[in-house]
Amino acid sequence: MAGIYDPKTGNIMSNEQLMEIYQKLYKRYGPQHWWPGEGAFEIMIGAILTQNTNWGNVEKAIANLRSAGCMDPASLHRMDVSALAELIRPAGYYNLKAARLRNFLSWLFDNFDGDIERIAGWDTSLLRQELLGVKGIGKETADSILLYALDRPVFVVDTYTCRIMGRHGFIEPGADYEQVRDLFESSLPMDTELFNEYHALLVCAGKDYCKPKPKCDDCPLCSLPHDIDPIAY
DNA sequence: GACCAGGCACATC
DNA sequence: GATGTGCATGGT
Repeated sequence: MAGIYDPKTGNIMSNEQLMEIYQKLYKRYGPQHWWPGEGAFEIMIGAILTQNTNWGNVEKAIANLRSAGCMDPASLHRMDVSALAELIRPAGYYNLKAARLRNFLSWLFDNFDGDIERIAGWDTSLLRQELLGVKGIGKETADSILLYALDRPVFVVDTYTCRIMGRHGFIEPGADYEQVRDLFESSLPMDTELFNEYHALLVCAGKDYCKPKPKCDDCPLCSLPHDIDPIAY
């Protein structure tokens, strides 16, 4: 699939439109400076903690980990899972996420001896497959780690991406994760910085105007097709 | 009090 | 393959 699906005609729209959307969002919201937080390892941890959770809650959990002096691979790896769960409690689903962090850390130590510098030599698609093999790391989390922690040109698709693109009719109803990712990756230059900013802008725009219960006043993209049933997204 | 937030795995049909 | 459910805190 290359280009943008037009539900009115069933045709694929021009790739340039995807850059136009980016430019409109950038003009409205400006640079987002993602990922919030410091360092590749912290970004990886944040990517797991932020699953289906408000970022503000994740920040509290990260602050707890920092205060406890364990925001590093070795410390987290040897920490008791129940102690870890207690520290990340503010992020929600804390038992689940503690187990997921453990799984990730086991992977990190099994493959790289806990040294994230050693990841650099791995091919991106192989790395993605390996990350997806870790229980608790799905597509969005894997891609967030690849893009924001490891600077790989992978487009991150999330709820906001699907909601915004869906409501404006740029993706087919029911389009799955890989279809949406492929749309962006095949239509845009494989540019890490662009992918970084684009995804962050979609999240920003989603929070701003594209709520689950639609209220599209002052929507920055309203000059674009906008006649899709928003409830479906 | 209801709704929402930068998912994922698993059960069931 | 599609759909439903559990997981949980904290802000609006």
